[in-house]
Amino acid sequence: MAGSVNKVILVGNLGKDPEVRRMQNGNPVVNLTVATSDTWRDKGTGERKEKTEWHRVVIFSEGLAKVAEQYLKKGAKVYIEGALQTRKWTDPQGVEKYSTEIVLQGFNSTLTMLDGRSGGGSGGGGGYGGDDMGDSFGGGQSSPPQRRVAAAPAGGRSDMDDDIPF
Amino acid sequence: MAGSVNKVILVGNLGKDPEVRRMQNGNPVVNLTVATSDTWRDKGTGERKEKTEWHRVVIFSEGLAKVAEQYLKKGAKVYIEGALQTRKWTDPQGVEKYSTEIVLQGFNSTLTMLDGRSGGGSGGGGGYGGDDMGDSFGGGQSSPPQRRVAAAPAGGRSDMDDDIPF
Amino acid sequence: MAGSVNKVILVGNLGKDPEVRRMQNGNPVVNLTVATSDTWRDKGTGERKEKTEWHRVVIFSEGLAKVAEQYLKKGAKVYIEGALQTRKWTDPQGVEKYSTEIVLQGFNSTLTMLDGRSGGGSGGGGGYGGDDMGDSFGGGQSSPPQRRVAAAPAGGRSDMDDDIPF
Amino acid sequence: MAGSVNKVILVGNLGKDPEVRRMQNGNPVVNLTVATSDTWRDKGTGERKEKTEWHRVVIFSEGLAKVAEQYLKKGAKVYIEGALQTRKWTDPQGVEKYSTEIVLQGFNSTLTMLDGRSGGGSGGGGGYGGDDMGDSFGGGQSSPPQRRVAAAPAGGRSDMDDDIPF
DNA sequence: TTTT
DNA sequence: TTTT
Repeated sequence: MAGSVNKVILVGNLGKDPEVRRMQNGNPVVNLTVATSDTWRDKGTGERKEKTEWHRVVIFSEGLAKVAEQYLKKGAKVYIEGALQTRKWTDPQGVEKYSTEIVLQGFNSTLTMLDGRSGGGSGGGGGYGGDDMGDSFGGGQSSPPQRRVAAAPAGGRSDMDDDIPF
Repeated sequence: MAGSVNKVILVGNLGKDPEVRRMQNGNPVVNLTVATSDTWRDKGTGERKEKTEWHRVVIFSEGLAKVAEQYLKKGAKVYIEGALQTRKWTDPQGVEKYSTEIVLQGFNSTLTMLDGRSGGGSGGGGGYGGDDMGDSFGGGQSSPPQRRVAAAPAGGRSDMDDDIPF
Repeated sequence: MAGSVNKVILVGNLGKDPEVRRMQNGNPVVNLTVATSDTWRDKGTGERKEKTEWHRVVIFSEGLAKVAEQYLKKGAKVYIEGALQTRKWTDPQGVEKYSTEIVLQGFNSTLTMLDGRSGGGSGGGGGYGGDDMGDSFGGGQSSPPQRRVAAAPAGGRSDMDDDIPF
Repeated sequence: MAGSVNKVILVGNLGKDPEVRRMQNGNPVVNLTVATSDTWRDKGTGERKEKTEWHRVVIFSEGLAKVAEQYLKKGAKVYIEGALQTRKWTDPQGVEKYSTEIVLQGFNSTLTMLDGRSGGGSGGGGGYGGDDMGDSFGGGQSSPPQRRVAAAPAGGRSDMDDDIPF
């Protein structure tokens, strides 16, 4: 449509380490699970409330995917700019499902580290070393509309925590 | 979570007239279906491509809901600022479903008309008359975290067009 | 700085036709003057108030500059995404001045037409014809940090109206 | 103007402690100086480049101003959402000056702490103690268009460093 | 003046 | 200078 904008801006923390898949050419496609949360005080009782929202992020931009794979860990705080995309897929039982993701692909996507931590608890290895970390990386170099590598649900995990709605 | 941001910015057109439900107190809750689209030229064939994305928007902010109910029509171009929210619900067959919506609720939501058209084809009535139209309305007056009126999928329509994924 | 974001989003109308300068290589650099405005009702008197804000926009992204030069006219409504930049310059009297502009340059800039009008009153010619109009154009193709063509104030106009603060 | 948007989003660090002024009623108005920076690698020499941009932020929203006054310190990393505003003022020599600021006022403003540090070096006291820190605070409670407390340049400092363009 |  |  002429003159439209589809933009998502998130500042949140990774709920787990990045999940990396490979395209045929070896380039990474990275899935992130990002938590944001609202806190407020209940008007009636005055008690503090908090509601966490989980976001599924898919990084196709080659440069951003490499950065995510190398430097992000569970717990990392990130600034993300991408676009909403809803995909339809069919589960093993033949039921049609929809999944809405924030896609980082092409020129108007951003991924920025907002802390220097290596994350918490993701086990072996980890940490980053370059003097480049913490910078902002734009997805400018990848050609704008590049299509998905697979129609299958990005992930297909069975180990999901009950609180994460995807 | 400390220091998080959850923001969606859309500029798009309504795919249909607003859907209005009433809360117990008579206040409107409005659902919008908004289309955005990307166009690009295929690198191989050079042909023009277009992909439309449909967004489900739910307006709880009292002021914005009233504006939407009164002035928006199918085809209207809008600027929207809200937050992502994924809800879980169970369909009549007992299957769990997830629906991701852009929620306008509380202080950081915006709805702005970007054209003066009354929309296209929505039949009877329509049009708006106030001298207030075309302005920007913030949701500032409604109290921030107000919970949903119903757990059921906002809508429950059976007349859905195949191209709209919710 | 590690992990910073500098982003401006405007939806407004051009106060005049785009101003085009040429770089040594012939590429256009375009200056736009964009108006946004707030309206509100005075709490005391109840009368309607309006305050217009004028923004100076400078387009270095080659693709966006060409689009602006070709298609934008006085009165056109645009969506703009860029970054804030404050420049220091010295006026003919030797007085140091500062000018803050919204710069469109590199991967995270956007310029989108929000109406199909050719603008009002800019005289000869005008209008656009391609079937490409009204689309969104990203600045992805131009290399991110490209420096200014001149240190002089972008414009150097002497015919300024008193209400425009630059 | 019908249907306009004027929004600035910054993630950056405070260059100094917040500057607090009082309105007649004792409410604080807070000025922040925020740095953002771009880094890139020079295409020719391959060396790393960095350019810092300084932003002047003025907080009128009562709730946000109180938070800023209490919790923010030099060095703190913040997420800020506000609007651009250019003010005209006359310096002691009678020269007209313009100053562009990011104004946080009314419903569509946000200030969020992105780290838990108390900042660096601002001397006495400091630190914050509540369990509320690090949350996001919206400016929703303050009435949208509230005018400036003074026409004088917000600050009026004479100890300005040459690199800060305001 | 910040930050890495 | 725009726009409603």
